[in-house]
Amino acid sequence: MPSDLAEYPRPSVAVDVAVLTVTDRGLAVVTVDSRWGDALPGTFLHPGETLADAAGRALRTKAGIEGLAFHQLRMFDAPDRDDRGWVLSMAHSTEVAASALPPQGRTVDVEHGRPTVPMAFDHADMVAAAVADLRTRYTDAPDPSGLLGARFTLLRLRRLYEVVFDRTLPKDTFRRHALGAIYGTGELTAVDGGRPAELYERRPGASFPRTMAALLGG
Amino acid sequence: MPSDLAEYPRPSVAVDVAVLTVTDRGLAVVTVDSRWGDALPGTFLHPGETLADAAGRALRTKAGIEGLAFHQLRMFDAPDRDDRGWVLSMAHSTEVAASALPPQGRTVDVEHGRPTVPMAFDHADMVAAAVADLRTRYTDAPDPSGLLGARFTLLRLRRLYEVVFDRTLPKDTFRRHALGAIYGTGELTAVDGGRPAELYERRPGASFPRTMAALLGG
DNA sequence: CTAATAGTGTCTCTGAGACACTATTTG
DNA sequence: CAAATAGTGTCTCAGAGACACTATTAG
Repeated sequence: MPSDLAEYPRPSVAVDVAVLTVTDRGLAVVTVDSRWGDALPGTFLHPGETLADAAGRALRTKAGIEGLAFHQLRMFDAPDRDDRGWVLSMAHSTEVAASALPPQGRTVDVEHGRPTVPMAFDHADMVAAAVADLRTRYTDAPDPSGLLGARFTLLRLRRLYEVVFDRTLPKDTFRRHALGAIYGTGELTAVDGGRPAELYERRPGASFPRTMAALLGG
Repeated sequence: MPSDLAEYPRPSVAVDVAVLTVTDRGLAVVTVDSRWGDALPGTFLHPGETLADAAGRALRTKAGIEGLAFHQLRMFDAPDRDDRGWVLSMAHSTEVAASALPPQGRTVDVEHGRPTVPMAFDHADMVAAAVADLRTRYTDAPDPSGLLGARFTLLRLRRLYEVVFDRTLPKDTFRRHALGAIYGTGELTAVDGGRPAELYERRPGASFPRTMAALLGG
């Protein structure tokens, strides 16, 4: 615990937010254009502001995204990470359905946990941390961030998990594991070449059985 | 991503470290005396220093602890958390065997995930975060931080897990789950009123089977 | 009818957890 | 011997995963 408010030079403190989404090509991350190339939306911390406030402001003003919940990943603090000076940056992440993003926004594909193009500063490492964090949270509960929106078929849920965990999953076993944490609405999808599928919703507060981790992980 | 090195007033950035240990009474956390009562060892970030460097320096100078590995928990950033001004603090945590601590050091007991006495600033919340993090990491591998030292009996390992997860564990099932991640040395303990127990060591890089999570969690 | 996709009945076999037994020490 | 603790053989039963079947649509 610091014993005196020291008079040392202080670092600038910034925030950056990795917003992951799923396109027809797989995982992707929202980026903005910058002098350093593709970058995560970010900003400097304003006086009296919390990191969460700053991150929300960055999403709103840089990426046109409003009302998303996100969380801290970790602080990126290499002294030379920003050539403009001493800048610490707290990386945040979240996920959102592609349909909820502003239509003209730019995204960069993510493969094997990393962005497919070079990114500004250490933002590629932030994306990698966001994907690792995504996997951890998606192991515990069905699409907790709502990448699929409120209602989805079991096929869409399974395809999402196959993209996130980069492996194929058996349809019947996956289904039986998932059914404890979601419930059928009785409503059916419009068909496309086969029996219509039921639409499911997340059971509030529900989580997967512990055994789902084994299915997903190995 | 910040587009200009802004000329806003900057916060002070501090680090605090929760060092958890196990005493005969259970979980405890290393504290130092301060103007605000019991506090975690902490310090302000020096120019050009990384957070990890600062945290190591705090442990060394405030608590007399050297050479410990630790990791970030999260940034505590409430604007009014420190009455001296705008101070962000990155909480870190680690665990260490009580025998490896300086003998005259002070510790505070932890019960149900919280310190049993009031602490400075939001340090009690940091301790709670450290305990939650401890549980997550101890679910994956046998005593990864070496709270028990290099060699231990299965009884000591099980007692540790009973303290950390606050529940009793069946000796035979726990044993069979653990044996994949540790190996017997052939050496035996000195006895105290019964058959001597074998001493075990961690298998490097080993982790518990996924099913250990079910045993520990519920 | 066939093709395509959704959903389920059922079998097998692993292995978790429980119980009770054996093993090795002290006194 | 009894008491105490360490370690294990074994039984049962849940349930994971696999397979193949049925169900419901389009054409």
